[in-house]
Amino acid sequence: MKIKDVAKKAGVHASVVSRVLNHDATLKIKKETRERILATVKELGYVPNHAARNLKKNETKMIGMIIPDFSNPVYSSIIHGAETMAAQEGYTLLVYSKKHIAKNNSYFSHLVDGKIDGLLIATLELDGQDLKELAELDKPFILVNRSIEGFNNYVVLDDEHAGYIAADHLIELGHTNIAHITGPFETGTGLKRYNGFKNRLDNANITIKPEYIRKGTYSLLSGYEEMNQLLTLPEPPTAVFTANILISLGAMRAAQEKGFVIPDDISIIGIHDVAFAPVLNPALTTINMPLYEMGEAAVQKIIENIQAKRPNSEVKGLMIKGGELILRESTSAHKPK
Amino acid sequence: MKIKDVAKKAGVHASVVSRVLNHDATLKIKKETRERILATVKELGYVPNHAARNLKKNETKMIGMIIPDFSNPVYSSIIHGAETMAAQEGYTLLVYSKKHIAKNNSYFSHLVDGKIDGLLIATLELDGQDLKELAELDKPFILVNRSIEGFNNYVVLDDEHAGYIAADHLIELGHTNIAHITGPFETGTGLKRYNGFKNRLDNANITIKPEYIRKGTYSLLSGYEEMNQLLTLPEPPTAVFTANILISLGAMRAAQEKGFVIPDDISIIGIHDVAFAPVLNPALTTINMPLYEMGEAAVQKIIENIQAKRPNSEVKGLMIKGGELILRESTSAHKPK
DNA sequence: TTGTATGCGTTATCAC
DNA sequence: GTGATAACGCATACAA
Repeated sequence: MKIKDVAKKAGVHASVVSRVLNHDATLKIKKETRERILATVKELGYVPNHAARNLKKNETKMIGMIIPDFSNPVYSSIIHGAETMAAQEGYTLLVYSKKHIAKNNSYFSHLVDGKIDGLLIATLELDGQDLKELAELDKPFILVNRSIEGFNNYVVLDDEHAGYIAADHLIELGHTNIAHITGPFETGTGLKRYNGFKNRLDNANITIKPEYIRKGTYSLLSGYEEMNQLLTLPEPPTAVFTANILISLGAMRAAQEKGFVIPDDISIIGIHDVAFAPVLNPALTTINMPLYEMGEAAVQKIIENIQAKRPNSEVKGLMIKGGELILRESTSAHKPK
Repeated sequence: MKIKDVAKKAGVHASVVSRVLNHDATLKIKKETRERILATVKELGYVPNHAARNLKKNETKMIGMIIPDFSNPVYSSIIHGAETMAAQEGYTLLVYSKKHIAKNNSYFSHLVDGKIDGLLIATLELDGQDLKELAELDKPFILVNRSIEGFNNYVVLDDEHAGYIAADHLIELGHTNIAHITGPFETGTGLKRYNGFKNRLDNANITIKPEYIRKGTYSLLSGYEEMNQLLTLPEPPTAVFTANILISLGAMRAAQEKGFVIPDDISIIGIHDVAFAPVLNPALTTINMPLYEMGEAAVQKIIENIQAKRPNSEVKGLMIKGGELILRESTSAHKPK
């Protein structure tokens, strides 16, 4: 089934069919011809061949997206938003995890060989060298949930605000011995959440004990280990802000293994309101972040850049506002002994 | 950067470059010519244009995969296995969720327009009509973790075995009042897990109370609701087999809200050993299933079918053996009152 | 062993 | 308004 078959059946030349399919009503085609062609297309179930169209137009209507790991629930929201927006705009999202890519010769082969029109980078692990290589390709890319010195083509969330309101919640509950298991500071999100946290504590004139700030790695294990460290301190904190959902899970587990009751002995507040947060025991108090919206925005932005042929260096950074407290059971008022 | 540029620089004709890149050493090319060409390719960083190659060869080296939802942790393992195997075989995996597809005209447009060479279907929600439409396309597809009357092109797990050993574990612990929140029976997995469960109970001469069998839908909510039903029975069960991880989470939450202590008051065993199972409170006893291996096998199988041009009707079904008890804290010996 | 010619299916440009 | 034609970049059959 190709365009010639449609043309023959509709009694016109293939190029006419192509025009009807590629241009809107402003193009001068006799109304009845257009209708006959469209009817024939529908009848035969004709769909333009993707490869041929790509070759001719030098665009694929595909957008790539690199994530670290499909099993991280945070990324499912971003992917979902991105996928939905892509579909809405007539694009297809091609998601691959870091692990996959590493097997190929180049991280960016899809971009080089014309498989995709642009790339969303939502992984933390590309180093400066990789990004430099990427920038030299002169193809649109957007950093998602990540910002790096020297690049303004990013979409991020208001992580500083998130850290701020997490700390605010704990302070309002009367806590003063407040700890924070952070994300890695190189990631931007980790540093900004910490800064927001620190700002709120400073505003309340609460001195942050250095031993209460534990640098984590956004992993289950790191949450577990750092929480263990905190709970073996001479004076353990009464509240902990955990910088992402995996840290939260690891931290909860560590506390419970040590016999600490959440929230009676220790309050925990996390970031990212994933689907299972409400069914944890206890249900986790979190800051809900607009991950879905960030996915949508990233796709919207890259499509815009693709279509406007805007060089990456001229793209402006975008911060999606939002983040709100979802109060559940893992935090409660401080009870002085 | 195209093949002609390489050819010119290497002092040969483009067709020679093409041959060097597309055929192995059996093809007669002067050794030094081949080496010079390969060196030039490397030097210039030449990568063949994907669209042009597709158009010519009528294959894309891409495999599509439909999943219901990126947020379901079960699918991350399958995807990961599939993606890894695909990369290893020189293919790219294009994953899209059901939601995305529904926005397009056709469920299978990617298959029709030649974007992908074959399709893995790991979603439950395609009805008979969809599958019939798909079958008529005469393109390779494989049902993953799902079997349907009339189709033998599937890869599944040994779900009956999983149900059997889950029940076995509970029986060995001395339970007799054993309930089961099932998956939907239309899915194959749900029915087979139930059958395995039932077989083991039959073997032990345990009569299954009809009210102990609750039909669920593989969702958090359904686990929650059905568990609530079970716990309000005049004689609640002392052990429950929950048919997937989402049901497990919902069920645990329902039990805890009602003041039941897991496992002292009620034991819970689930299926699928996802990353956070060990950090739940209590840590969930599960049956670990070879999801990753199923993803690998599905890709391997579809590539084989693509390359052998084997019609779907001649493909044989495949069951991946495996499934083992991961003993944690959510199950314990029955304590008679 | 290498070069030449052709066509994959589509769309853009030009002619009518 | 519509038809003819060339070109996108590559791989292959055939010629040399």
